[in-house]
Amino acid sequence: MDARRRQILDAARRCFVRNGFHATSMQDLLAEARLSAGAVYRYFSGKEAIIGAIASEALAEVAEAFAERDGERPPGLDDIVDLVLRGEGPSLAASRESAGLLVQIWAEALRSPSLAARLQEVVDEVRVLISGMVARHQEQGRLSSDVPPERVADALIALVDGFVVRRAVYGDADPEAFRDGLRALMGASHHRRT
Amino acid sequence: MDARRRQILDAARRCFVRNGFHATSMQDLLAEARLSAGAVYRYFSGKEAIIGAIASEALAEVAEAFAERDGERPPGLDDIVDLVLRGEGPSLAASRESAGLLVQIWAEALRSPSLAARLQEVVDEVRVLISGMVARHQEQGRLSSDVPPERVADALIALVDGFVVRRAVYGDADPEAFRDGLRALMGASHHRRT
DNA sequence: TGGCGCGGAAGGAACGCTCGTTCTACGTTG
DNA sequence: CAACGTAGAACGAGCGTTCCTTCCGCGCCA
Repeated sequence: MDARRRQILDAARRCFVRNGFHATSMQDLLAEARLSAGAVYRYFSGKEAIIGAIASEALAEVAEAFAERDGERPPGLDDIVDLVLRGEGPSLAASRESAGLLVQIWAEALRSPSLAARLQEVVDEVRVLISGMVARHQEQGRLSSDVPPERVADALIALVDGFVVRRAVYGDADPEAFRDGLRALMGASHHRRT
Repeated sequence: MDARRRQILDAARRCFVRNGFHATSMQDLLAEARLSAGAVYRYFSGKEAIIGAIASEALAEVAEAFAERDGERPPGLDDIVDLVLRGEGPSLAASRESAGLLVQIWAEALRSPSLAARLQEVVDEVRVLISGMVARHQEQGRLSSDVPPERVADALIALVDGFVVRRAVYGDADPEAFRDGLRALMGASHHRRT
């Protein structure tokens, strides 16, 4: 039953968001899923597998959020950030929960090579997409061309990651205000859009 | 004996950097410190206390790294980032270890109100300092003044945080390359300094 | 001065508990 | 009735912590 798997993963996600990967016990998870140990272990080989599945799903969401914006030509580079952040629905780092999950995944990746690899994969993918956007801006002369687009992409990714941190850790973060600051930073003369 | 306390904290830091807060057991820590349980529990009330002490130290380093740059007038706003990142010695996020520790602190702050409070404190402090730098730039007309300096500061902090994530998680990150990307992003016409 | 005894610091075995996991018996369904 | 998926008790391991013991250095008194 695929629904059972989903039920377990949903419960796991709630637990992990609430308490972190290592601080949630299997029994917390079982209680949240309203399932017994036997039931859960039929679908997952263990805790590690569940963590892996949750992380994989979250990273897939991230990759998807970026991918579905590919090809769009944002009016300004500063819009790239909320282009992604604004993804409709509960996607990516739109919610504080997802942002928190992402932070936990980063921390977990520090000690799990397999997770680190998966993370690297997603980042590389995103980097290519963003670099493409940057390159297109450079062709249009909106951006100096004497810097490889990848470097600019890295700065943009750092911006997004930094925003994720803010969302997750320092409480809510207003994308609108953030973009204002960003826009000023970029020395753009255009003012905030109404 | 203060040296004992240091010995324990140093060992704990090494362990936490290697395995994360929750994945290092007390016995790992005891072995690393070459001390017995009785000895350690004389200086700390428990694991939580040790985590708290380590986190506090790390955050103090961050605050200090920003504070000691206060009053400086960086040539460009893009320099603010590596102004901090470059702190001489093994400070702040200069090392990958410190960056990793910071990521773990973020993750931990998601479930520890006291740590979150301490974090908030440090961030607020930093925000004030950066806002001051930004305001000075605005006064000089190097930056449009129609955005509150705090918002620009938030963007800069996100940048730094994003760089920390990159350092810690995605492997090494070259501050030089990062600043190039940033400079291009900011639409500045000045090219990389030799 | 020499021996004794005291106090604080460290050692490490042991504790109770909770962890992740396994296993067997039961209920349900086709 | 056979087959499957679930429940939940049970298990060993390992956790964080406690506590009793040992060790060591210094001062006190005969």
